[in-house]
Amino acid sequence: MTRRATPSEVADRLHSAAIRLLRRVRHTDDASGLTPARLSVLSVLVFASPQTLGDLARAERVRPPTISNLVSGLERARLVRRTADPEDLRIVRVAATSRGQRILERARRLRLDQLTNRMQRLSKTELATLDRAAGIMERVSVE
Amino acid sequence: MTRRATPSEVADRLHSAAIRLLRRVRHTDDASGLTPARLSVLSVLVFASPQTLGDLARAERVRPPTISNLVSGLERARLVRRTADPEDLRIVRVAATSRGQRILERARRLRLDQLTNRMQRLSKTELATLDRAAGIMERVSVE
DNA sequence: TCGATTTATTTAGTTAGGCTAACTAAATTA
DNA sequence: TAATTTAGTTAGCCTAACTAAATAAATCGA
Repeated sequence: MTRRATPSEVADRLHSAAIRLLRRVRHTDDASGLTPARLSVLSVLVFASPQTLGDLARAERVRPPTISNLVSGLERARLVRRTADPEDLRIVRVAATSRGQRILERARRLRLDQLTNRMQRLSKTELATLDRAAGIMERVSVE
Repeated sequence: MTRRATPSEVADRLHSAAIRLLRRVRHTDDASGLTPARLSVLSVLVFASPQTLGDLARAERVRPPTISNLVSGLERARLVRRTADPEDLRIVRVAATSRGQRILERARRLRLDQLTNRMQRLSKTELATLDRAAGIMERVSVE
């Protein structure tokens, strides 16, 4: 029987492992033609559209002018669309266009395909372990 | 008995989980006073010093002037030191100073402490699952 | 030994992404 | 209705991080 790992040790190993895993797949994002900041905004919008600019700014932890700029860039590329809120004309809502959804989905696919390929070789037990671990990691990140 | 997850499904869940986990701890890096690019170079050097500038550039996937600049910034902050190679005077070797090691170690600690705290609440079984998962993730990332 | 190659640096420029300040327009409050 | 607050934009600026091209210094090889 091997020694039980402490929370601290597990934190360390999992931290490194997560970094290397993401580093491994990240480079495929280049193919999207989008910068990391824009890709991040787009993914928020594909996940939950529409959002007000203020909400977006808070989600991305930047100031209003910064989000205004990022959204303008995405809008020029026809990946998102601004629409006025009819209730409150100060408010601007932003939504991903179908083109934006497609672009993001493709970027996502490239990342996941890489990962999936590498996982084909795992045993059923290992796969099950990773699946359970993913759930635990989500909980740890939220709580 | 629940349905077995496919590699593709697991890849998806694990990918999201890894992103959220790292997002959760990343912000502590601000306390280091270093930019992400410099922190990344420093961590390579703390992990494996000394390195030539060329090796560093390849490791970080940037051009020679970029690495030269990043190293100069770290050197001004006394976190790394350049030394000439006595065998080949064209070559510059870079090593983390003890101060650099300390700064990086502190940044690392801040990240890991956050994670460790959150993991205290996990059961022994969950902890063991994460520990095994970390190992599998490393293999998946390297192979 | 001398020209080619290697390694790093300097120079000059670009781009992304962030900021503040100052603004407009709309909504709310007194 | 006048003043204030809220939401977003525009303009101008800054820094970090990158690039290519030119240069400098050292080594290698015919």
